Amino acid sequence: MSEEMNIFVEYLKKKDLKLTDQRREILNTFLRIDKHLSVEELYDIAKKKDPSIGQATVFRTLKILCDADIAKEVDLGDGKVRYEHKYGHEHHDHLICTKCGRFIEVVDSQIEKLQEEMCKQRGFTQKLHKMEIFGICKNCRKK
Amino acid sequence: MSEEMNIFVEYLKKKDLKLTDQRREILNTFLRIDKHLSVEELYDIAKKKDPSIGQATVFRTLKILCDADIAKEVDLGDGKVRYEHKYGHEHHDHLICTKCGRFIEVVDSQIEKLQEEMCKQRGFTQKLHKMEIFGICKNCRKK
DNA sequence: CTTGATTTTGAAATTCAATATCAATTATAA
DNA sequence: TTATAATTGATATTGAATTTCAAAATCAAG
Repeated sequence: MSEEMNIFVEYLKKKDLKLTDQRREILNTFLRIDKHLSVEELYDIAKKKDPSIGQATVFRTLKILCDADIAKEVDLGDGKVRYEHKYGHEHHDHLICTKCGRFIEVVDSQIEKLQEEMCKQRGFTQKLHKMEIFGICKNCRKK
Repeated sequence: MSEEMNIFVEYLKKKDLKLTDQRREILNTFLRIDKHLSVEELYDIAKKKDPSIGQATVFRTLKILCDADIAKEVDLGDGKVRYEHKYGHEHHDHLICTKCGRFIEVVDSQIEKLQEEMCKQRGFTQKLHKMEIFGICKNCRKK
């Protein structure tokens, strides 16, 4: 059993929620596919394994996974919320290839430091930040 | 007549679009209110000056203003697209107060440089980036 | 001016993701 | 095994964004 599944089971117990076949299957699908999937995309994949799973349950389960810090919402303003793996992934920002859709996770401690400074100078208390750089990735550039 | 209005008139001419009372009023309202308004908010304000203006026209006109580089979409993932003034505003990022909703425009040339470097190192061609820092602003902190 | 081709308009309909509803089903602890 | 409380999926609903369409307005050419 994966570490994430353990966390999920614990989380459900703590919140008096039940571990169902659907929730188990949705988490497994989420873990198996290492992409930033939308609810619909994840639903389409999970449905193949267990056709009885409904979209609403995928929505609801992803919300729970976010609460349990296993998943994280990523919104790029393209009208669909996507979800990424959070467990085992520290804070990071994204380079996003607009050609192939690939997400590259990046962190730059210097940038993070400058962000802190910038906020301090303005008396602004930082809670969280998002940084996304859009462009063309190495692979797509070659072609 | 404002500089923006000149640009708008020129843009419309170039694209064989017509200058109408509604478009004029929507641009003036947009310029007058220096906030990041959603379509609906802008619609509500413009409607007071000219009750005949419809939501669809506000939507459509804001799209044109973006094409003409007078306005710029800002999407914070709260389910509503907002628009900010673009003409006369260089590229900038945002500090956003989650208490009062205030937007503080910031640029840090060091951060911009580090972003460029980071992309270069990974063979990534940057097209554009978005950086948003969420937290509590100076004013709200005092209270 | 007037005309007439073309664009624009606002109300209403539609789309689409996200969310809520609800009766039937299921998990789980006693 | 049973009682209770949560969960489910189909369906309905919401709300922003977009499209449709007949009526109205623009504007260049006469």
